Amino acid sequence: MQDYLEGLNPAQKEAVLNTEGPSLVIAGAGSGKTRVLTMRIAHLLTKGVAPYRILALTFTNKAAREMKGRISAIVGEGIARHLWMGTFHAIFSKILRIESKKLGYPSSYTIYDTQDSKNLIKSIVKNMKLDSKLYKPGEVLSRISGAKNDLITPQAYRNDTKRMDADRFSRKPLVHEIYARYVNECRKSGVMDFDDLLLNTNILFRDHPDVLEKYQDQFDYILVDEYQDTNLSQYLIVKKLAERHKNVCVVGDDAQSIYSFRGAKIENILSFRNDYPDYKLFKLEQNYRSTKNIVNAANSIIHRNSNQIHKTVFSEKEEGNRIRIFSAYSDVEEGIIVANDIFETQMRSQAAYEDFAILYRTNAQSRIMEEALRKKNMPYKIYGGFSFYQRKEIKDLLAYFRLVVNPNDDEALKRIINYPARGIGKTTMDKIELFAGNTGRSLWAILTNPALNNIGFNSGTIKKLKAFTEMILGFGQLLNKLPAYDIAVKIAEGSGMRKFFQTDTSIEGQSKLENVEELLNGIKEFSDERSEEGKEYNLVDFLEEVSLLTDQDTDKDEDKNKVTLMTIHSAKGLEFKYVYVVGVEDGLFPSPMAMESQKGLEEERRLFYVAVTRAKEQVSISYAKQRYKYGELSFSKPSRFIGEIDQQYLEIKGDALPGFGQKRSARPNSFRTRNSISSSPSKPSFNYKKISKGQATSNSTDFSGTAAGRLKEGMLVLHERFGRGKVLNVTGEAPNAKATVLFDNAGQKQLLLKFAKLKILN
DNA sequence: CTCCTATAGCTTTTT
DNA sequence: GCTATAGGAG
Repeated sequence: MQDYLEGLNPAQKEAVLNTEGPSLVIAGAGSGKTRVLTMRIAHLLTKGVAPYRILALTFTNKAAREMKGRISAIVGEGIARHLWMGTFHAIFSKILRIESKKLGYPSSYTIYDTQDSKNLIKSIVKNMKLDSKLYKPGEVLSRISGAKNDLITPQAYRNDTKRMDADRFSRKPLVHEIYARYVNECRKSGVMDFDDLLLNTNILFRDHPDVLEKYQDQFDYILVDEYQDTNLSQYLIVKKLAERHKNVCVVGDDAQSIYSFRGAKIENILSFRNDYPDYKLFKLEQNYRSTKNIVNAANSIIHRNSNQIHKTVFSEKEEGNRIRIFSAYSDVEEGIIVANDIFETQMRSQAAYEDFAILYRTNAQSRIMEEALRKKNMPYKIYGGFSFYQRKEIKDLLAYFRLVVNPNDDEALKRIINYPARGIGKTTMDKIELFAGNTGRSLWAILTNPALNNIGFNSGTIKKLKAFTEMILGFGQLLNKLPAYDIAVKIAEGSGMRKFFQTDTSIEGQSKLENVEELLNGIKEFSDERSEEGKEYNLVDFLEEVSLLTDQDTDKDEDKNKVTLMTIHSAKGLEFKYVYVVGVEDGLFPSPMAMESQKGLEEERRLFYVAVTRAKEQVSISYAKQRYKYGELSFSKPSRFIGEIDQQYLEIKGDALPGFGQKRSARPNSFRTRNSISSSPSKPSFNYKKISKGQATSNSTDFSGTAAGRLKEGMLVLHERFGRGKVLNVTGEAPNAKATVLFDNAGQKQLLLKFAKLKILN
């Protein structure tokens, strides 16, 4: 039993064994953070602490599941099962369901996802007759979300001059009013959004000291993973719960704080010592994941940030390869370069596809990478973007479940009252919504009110509405009689959804049917698993689990041994032998949204740090000189972040960083950020080796500005990469003149003459 | 009321 | 390039 401590280094061992009192574990990238957390919990359990007295909070369901698995392996599944381990949202939604009555919510409250929230905001904006161009649902929601995470109620919002000024400044002075109505709507519908799960937990603990005490008592030990990414709401929950026993252990890395956009406060980790003056500090600085080159390069990046806890991350592994910088002519070519390189590396090193990851800043970049891989017949899996649970047919069926569980769930009702079509159209719904708005009731309350006949519907409409409500009520009758799976099947059948897809013989229709069947199978699996564990498994429980799932969490067997494509955000906590960071261009990464402020830029830099530190053996960074944005061609420069890496760790491929090698002395700082701090321990030396592919870049072939005017339709030209081709047409004015060229070997390309190095042959 | 087509507007990052 | 919406015909 004691052997679980073996193989830990002294710092790790300290962090595992010092279980009493407040602890701050600063864990550098790849330093075995998860290992310390699991061992610490396993250690507590072996010492005889009851599992239900341990609360372990993670950021993803996946992290929780993995940790639970590892702990199970040490102490046995029967014990690990009773740990309170999960995401903040999952754990506290469970507690809220138990205590919901105290807050005036039904215990069958349902959860709005981001889309539901946006839809609700949209209809509020419409009701208030505000300009929907100005009050964009996404923007309003992020204001509301920000307020909730700071525990600001609508009333407090009105008195908050900073927020009100900001809204006035962005010409949206009525956000506070939308917020107030939004809160009312949610309450009358008996729903909570993601932020409510945390906010209401705070309210619960504030207004019901007895409840707080109960949980304070229960949780002898509290552990928080990724503490640098907690927001104020989460921070306060932890603080309150830990007040009694003070056995709180937070683990994190300020250098990897990348979620401030959703309210995360890096200060939480920076000021832990102020909250718990008698805290113990453990620093995990040895990186076991990556080679020296990768760790050193990453350090040279992160050291440019100002606000951080000092630490020296080091590696004792071999030197390893340098970080490679690839320059691509276009976004499509970038994809091809990466796909080719993965193919070659995989052949040469006998590596598996699952050893490779392609990381990008925005989900929109995935498609091009996907196409490049598909062309080479390489297996891949994409995380993010369209997840299973975001497909329309799945959301629709889930909306039925929600409505059956909680008929006041207005967004669920609106979603499916006419799906499949049953002749209840917009006009009818507008009337009902107006009536509901005026009376402060939910849509369902109007529909089931005998006074429905007085609103002025014809008898046909009334009949249709009655049929609908009776159907839902019928399902509701089964709720306490049948297990989740059986009800789900009955709903899929009775709602007409199954039939709807069965009669749709198109390929899409068939795949939708398959998805519906897969969801039903999922419910079966869920029920079986839960009943084995002796836990609840009715439809409410399934809905709760599903509402808090992300597609990160749906790891299927058929997804084994595939190249992984994901955003850098979702890659946090993961590792791969070979990592390709693509689209590393100014205006994409760092994102233009973040480029204005030092704070924003530092967060982007941390994100870049996270990207680089995912790799065990090789990091490849690439950028494209031109790419399509919103379907328009646009031009980009390599990201400033590339220039920020200490050049001694780089290997420049091809013509990457043009104008940087030869003309270096003229503008040595062109890649350095304005905000780079002078105390940087790594003095960037610019004498990197330029590794040319042998093809000399001719200086007489440069097309720029007016020279483009000489190019005419029908001319034969030579391109340094694509070879010989024929000009099909020339459009636009310098400096944005474009030519379409049909190359003998590379096919048809659109070239921007400002960039393309073309030589006229005839 | 339903379905189809045209077009506006859009992208950070996610529990 | 893609999706969500508006507007028009049936």
